[in-house]
Amino acid sequence: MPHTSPGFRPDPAALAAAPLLAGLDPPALHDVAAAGHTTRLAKDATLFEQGAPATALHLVLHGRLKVLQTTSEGQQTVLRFAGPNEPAGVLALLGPGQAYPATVVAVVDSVLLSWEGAALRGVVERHPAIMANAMRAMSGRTQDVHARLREIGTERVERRLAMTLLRLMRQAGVREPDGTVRIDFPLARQDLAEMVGTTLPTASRILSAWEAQGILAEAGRRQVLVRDPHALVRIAEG
Amino acid sequence: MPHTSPGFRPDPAALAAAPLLAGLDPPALHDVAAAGHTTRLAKDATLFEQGAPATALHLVLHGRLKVLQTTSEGQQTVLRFAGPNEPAGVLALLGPGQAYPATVVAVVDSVLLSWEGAALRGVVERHPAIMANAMRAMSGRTQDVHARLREIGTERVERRLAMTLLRLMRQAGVREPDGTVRIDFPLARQDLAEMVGTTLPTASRILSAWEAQGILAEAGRRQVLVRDPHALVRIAEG
DNA sequence: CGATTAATTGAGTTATGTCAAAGACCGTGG
DNA sequence: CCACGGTCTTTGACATAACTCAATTAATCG
Repeated sequence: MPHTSPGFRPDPAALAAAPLLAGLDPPALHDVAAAGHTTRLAKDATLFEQGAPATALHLVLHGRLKVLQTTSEGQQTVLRFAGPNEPAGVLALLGPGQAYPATVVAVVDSVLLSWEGAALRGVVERHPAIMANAMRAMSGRTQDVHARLREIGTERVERRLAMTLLRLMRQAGVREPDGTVRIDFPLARQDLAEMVGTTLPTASRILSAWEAQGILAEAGRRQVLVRDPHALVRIAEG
Repeated sequence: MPHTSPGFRPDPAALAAAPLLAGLDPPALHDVAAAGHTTRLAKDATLFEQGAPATALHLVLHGRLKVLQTTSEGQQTVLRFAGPNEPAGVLALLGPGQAYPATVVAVVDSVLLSWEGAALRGVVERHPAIMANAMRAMSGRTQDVHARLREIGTERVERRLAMTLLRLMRQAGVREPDGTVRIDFPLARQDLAEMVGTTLPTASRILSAWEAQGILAEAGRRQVLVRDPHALVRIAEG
């Protein structure tokens, strides 16, 4: 249940950090910010559902979104997580008639900047760089997925899990006072298993072993704390 | 070793069938055709290598290209095949400084229409619809890869192989006089194995079993002949 | 503190990978 | 035209990573 707050105005200057809006000058950013509206999304709330018409483009300001696909039999795959300054729903840029290929839910309370309908079309028209930026984002994502496709087909679970953790650290790692690195959003074993293309028990076993070896630290549920990143690199590289 | 033949002029009208050039009127197609040059690529010749700077955009006129990724240890993954009216190297649209994320080789003698450098930039500038079309192509590809990622993580080899064959039939299937459907380019067991994320022996075993059951017909090497597509559908759907 | 959801762990099974050798096909050159 | 050599493909035997099913323990929230 997304909730729109017309009162909230994001800081246009902060938007400059978003790759989607790269190359826009301050007045342009101001225009873009004014054309959008803020969406507040509570933890576990769904932004849009796979198969629904792609009407809105979103930019994460705060929080974290989970992008996933579901099969007809209910099996899920986590495609990626999107954090601050990352877009969701770029497909909407291609105009109406497109269907969202994935479901997006918030894993923590999140705030987004959203554009839809005429406002969206106006923004892209006035600032065509956005289209190229979106394409760049998509291209990067495609490459990422290609890499994962290769991994999943050629590497075993342990290695893939190490690579996935390293990627998540780069994307959302924060240094704790004691030197460990925390992945700063709730990440269940099940999520990790789905990202890696394995089952929960297998993922859990490997992570337990790593805790025993001191590579990971005990954290609560849905939490991951990496104590020895270098060990993960060694595992990832075989 | 691509070979350019400035003498050859493709038929602008035929280009209308390419999704990359959708929405362009005849004069525009003429302009686009004139700006490009024809590239002839012999079987097994490489169009461009993974990691090389993305300088050219290509459109397949005749033939078939194989798009693949190679790991540092030499393991390969076949990402897709591109046939007539499909583009290769769309990344070049994003301007110089990009590196091709995959290697592209011809699996049969092929003819491409290619744009590079200033000509490429001019064409996109004069016909901005191409950029949106390229994005659409990329979006479709991303969805395809996402679907494969889900399959490879959740389905077993037999099912994945059936789905892959069905996809290839849709993409490059031709009806033979005897009613079977031939995938109309050389496709080694090894290629199939790489597309499916398995090993050659496993793929070979499954295909042999299908031949024994009459689902496939004996074809020469690097050839696939489907006798009973419906059986594949049944396997794919479990 | 009880109820609920997440995580761990065990035991048994099997799909799939690995290693290896033999067989079939095809283009090439004598 | 046939024989040769290099690919590609098939097939076997074996090892094992990973899945499945299932029960237990641990965390978190109301």
